[in-house]
Amino acid sequence: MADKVTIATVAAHANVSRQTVSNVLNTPHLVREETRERVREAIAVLGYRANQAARLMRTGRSHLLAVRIEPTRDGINGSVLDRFLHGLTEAAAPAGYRILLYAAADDQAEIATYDDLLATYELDGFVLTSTHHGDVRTSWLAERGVPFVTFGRPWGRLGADARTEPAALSGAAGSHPWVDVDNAAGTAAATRHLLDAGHRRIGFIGWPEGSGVGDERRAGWAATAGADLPELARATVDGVAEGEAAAHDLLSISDPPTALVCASDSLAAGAYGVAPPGVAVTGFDDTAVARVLGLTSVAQPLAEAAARCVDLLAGVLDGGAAPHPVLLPPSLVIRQSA
Amino acid sequence: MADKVTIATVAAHANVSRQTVSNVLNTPHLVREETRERVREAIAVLGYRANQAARLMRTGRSHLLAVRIEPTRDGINGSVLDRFLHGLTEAAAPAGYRILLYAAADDQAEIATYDDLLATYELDGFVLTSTHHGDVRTSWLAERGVPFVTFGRPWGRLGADARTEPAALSGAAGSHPWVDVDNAAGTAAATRHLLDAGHRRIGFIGWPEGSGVGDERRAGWAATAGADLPELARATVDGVAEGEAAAHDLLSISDPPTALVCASDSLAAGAYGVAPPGVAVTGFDDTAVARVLGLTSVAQPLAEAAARCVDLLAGVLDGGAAPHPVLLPPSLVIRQSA
DNA sequence: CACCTCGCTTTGAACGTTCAAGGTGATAGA
DNA sequence: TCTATCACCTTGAACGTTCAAAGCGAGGTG
Repeated sequence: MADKVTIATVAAHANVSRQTVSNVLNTPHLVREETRERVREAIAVLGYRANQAARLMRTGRSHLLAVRIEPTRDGINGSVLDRFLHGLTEAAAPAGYRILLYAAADDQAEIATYDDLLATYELDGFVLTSTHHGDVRTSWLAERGVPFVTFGRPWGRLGADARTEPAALSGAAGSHPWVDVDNAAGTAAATRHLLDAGHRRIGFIGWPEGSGVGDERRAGWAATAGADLPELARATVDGVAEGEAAAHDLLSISDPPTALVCASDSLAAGAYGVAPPGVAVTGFDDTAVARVLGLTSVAQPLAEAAARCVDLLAGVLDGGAAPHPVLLPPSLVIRQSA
Repeated sequence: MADKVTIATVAAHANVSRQTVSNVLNTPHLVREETRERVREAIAVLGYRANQAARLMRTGRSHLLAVRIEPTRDGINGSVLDRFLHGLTEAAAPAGYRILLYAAADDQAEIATYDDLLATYELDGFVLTSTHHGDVRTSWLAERGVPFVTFGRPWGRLGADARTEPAALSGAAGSHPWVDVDNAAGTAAATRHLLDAGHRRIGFIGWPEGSGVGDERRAGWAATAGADLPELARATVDGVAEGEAAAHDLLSISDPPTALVCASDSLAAGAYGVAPPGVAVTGFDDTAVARVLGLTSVAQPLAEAAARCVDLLAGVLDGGAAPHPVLLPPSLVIRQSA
């Protein structure tokens, strides 16, 4: 533990040159079997570990990935990010990467942070969350050829045909690697579950049009509930009180729905509070709130999503081939509420 | 954006040597006013930013702090870590530090990770959470003279007299810098609030003895509730169902309590579910669950705590003086449940 | 005048790694 | 025998920064 163990220490111990040690680590096939073993043993004995800073200086690769940590919004859906971060960290380690956090108040501040992180720490890549329509961050990164993955598909263009675009690294406008959870499939599964339970008029409480994610969740319900009946859907800002109000409204129309599919656990929590017995309610994200209230909710495979983000980014960094986007299916967690 | 801007670029542009540019950045008083300005201008014009990797190689300071991200346990109290992490990241940036995440299954794995992070990334320091009795992590770090702060006081020794110890950096066994929230004050405030509301028999639902935090929360209740009546306290593993059971038990004794102070929102959520109207319940941590259920809960000043952690660590790293520990008061968020 | 001090600046080296190029000895082909 | 090829290994240089030391005028002191 006394002195630092560098590549030179190992070289001396194994009676080879620095470069040979380096080769054992990076291009083992160049080194004779016997020598390789001798060096490996010296590494083990001395407890040598390659210094990233020095390696970075030569190679330009920091093995650092950055993710933004957002302020907990309403606290209910906040734990989603928490779990995603944990998944990222766990998936990154075996791939040889570490996760660096940064905070930013808005997209512009985030771009300034990119600039700073790239210049001072020479980050290898970014994982972006909360993508939205007209996201300036992705184009900034793409223009500069900075590798990145988004958790959430690119909303600037429609559909999931991103794989038809040639290169994500080339800086060309267009697509980039992404991982997303199939939101529509989630609400569709919830709706189907309600249909199976005998419900025939199923309402939907979601967010105002324009948020890609919200629109998807609505579409999944609409496609499954039979017909997209505008009178059975309500759009509101996210929140418990808002969910209450919307549910109250929906349940007081003539021929009211007997079940409510909600775009978030916050909305569902509010709706469930005012729904009379027998009216089923489902939420989205399978948060702690859903667990405590006994809300049936759509669960996103966050650990899996995080792992795929790391895979994609590692692929771009190592291989260079533009990887295919990944769309993951959510699952329905059934509890008392539906 | 084309070529890299290094200290040499700036030096050439300002007609000085590399070292002078370095001095402007690190020891400005050594440089003549006029020269200083000229260099500063060149830096601004060129958009120069010091490369951390190169700086690290010379100075041994990475300006990186590491924090462990834990798997969301029951999901209810998980958001506490989330908010703490966000606070850390925000506080670290202006101080010139960045936050690196790591995951570890247990304390032993965590120590292995320290070893790795220190060797490969030369981390400046660690922020530890979830400290507990007989924590092997702190002694490992202290022995090696690695700077660290804990969020949560050292439970190995009693009391808050850590400041009497000479040095936290010296590697001597003993105390280290820490930040904590005054758990006892939190449950005391909740209990006092209940007393003010007219309750006279106030029960407590907490965790088994031995977890420092849990014992503290119990002590705050015990000291305020009048007398420490064992018959009014229950200890159980954390969880909603466990809270239900404990509340059920407490409320069925003769002369049952009319109010329940709980050591967590999970326990409180369970208790609140089975408590008849009129029986008040308070939780701890002010999580999303408390917000949704309308639970009165003790809120920890997490952003503040995180900021103080950064302060202490930065103090140790820059100054070297062993900083005083910090004990922060929590606040009571009053809602319908009490 | 010789010498020292002070304020400011420059020069060479070093941190630990990998790249690019070169060296060496053995084997093979002409 | 000379040269080419090959497998393996070593040698300088470089990445961008800061440390340690030294240079260099101007001013002061004996």
